[in-house]
Amino acid sequence: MKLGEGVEAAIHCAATLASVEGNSTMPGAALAESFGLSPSYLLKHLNMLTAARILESVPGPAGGYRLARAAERITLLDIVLAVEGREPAFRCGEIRRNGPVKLDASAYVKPCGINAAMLKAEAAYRAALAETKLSDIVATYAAEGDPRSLAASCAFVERHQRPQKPNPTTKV
Amino acid sequence: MKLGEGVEAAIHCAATLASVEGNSTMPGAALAESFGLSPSYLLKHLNMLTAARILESVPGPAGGYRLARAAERITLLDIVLAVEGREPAFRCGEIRRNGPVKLDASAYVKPCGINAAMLKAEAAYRAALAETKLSDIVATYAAEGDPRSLAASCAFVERHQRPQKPNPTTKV
DNA sequence: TTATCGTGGATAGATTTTATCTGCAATAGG
DNA sequence: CCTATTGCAGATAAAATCTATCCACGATAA
Ligand code: FES
Ligand code: FES
Repeated sequence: MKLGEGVEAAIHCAATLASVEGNSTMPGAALAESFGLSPSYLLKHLNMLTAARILESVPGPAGGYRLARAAERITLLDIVLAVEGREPAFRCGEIRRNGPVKLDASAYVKPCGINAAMLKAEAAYRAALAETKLSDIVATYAAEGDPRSLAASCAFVERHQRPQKPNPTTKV
Repeated sequence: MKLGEGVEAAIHCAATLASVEGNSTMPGAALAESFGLSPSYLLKHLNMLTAARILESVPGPAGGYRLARAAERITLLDIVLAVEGREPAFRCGEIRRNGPVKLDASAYVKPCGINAAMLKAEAAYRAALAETKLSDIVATYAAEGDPRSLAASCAFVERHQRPQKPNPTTKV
């Protein structure tokens, strides 16, 4: 059981974007530089977030990414599912049917208890992720983060964010 | 986020082994046949279960596998961790340090809030898995499973289990 | 017009998963 | 003792996935 490392990048980027003011945007290249990531590859993940309506993108010079809705309405589950896909981690191959004894399909109408137990555990995982909002992450960071790191992050955002015309296309 | 398909095989095999009587054993080849799996590959997973002290193995003819302890004392978490490894699914690469601004390591003594949130969710996942015992799986199957499937499973176990000498080496 | 930025596809290398095979040690049964 | 069966460790390879890069394209601000 392993999560791609894109999850860490995606959440950190979303948290950074939560700090940009108003409808300003931040280029993907700046986000990649902010975390020492490969720009080309990070764009893939940012793109998935955009497709999931978690981020909005603005093309053209002075364009970039911004949150598609308020940080209070974005959960870690949203981000994880957007990057890792919505399918459950446990995939039942119905191996109970593959034995030497061939039974009619009607014998397997009830879902396998093992599958049910695994999916129930995964539901608990997702529920825990859904409880944490992006705004919580930002608030915790602002409250407990090291002042030096905090100042550096603020300066970085200030330096790279690009104001946009008051053009609320899909605004909250 | 994906679990290897060995997890499904391992849990099903453990559930089957929970039905063998006393200290009898069942060969790995029979377990593989029971679920239509590759014998060579299934042995890898059974071996991990043995290394984790969830199963016991008996070499020699009439040998095989059996549970190392009562099914009531084996949880799904035990099996999943044995097969998939004990490391958390979310692996923090400390990308917060990789930005353009180089800060002293003392700025990162506190763990990243994102990492903490992800690990907390994973703890909930593991807790849910730890709540389900192998005996629960067997009991549910016996209560709700299709009678035909139930009979076939019993017959299969009856046919392949091999009694062992009363030699309780690592018995409960 | 130009330079910047996001999008999508193609591509390739690295890593992990899945699967098979072989030789070896253990041991029950003859 | 001999043989057949079984688990175990390691090498190996095929397949799938993850990671990373590149380029052509459309959009757009200046
Ligand atoms: S058949 Fe897939 S979990 Fe039981
Ligand atoms: S640095 Fe790894 S999760 Fe924040």
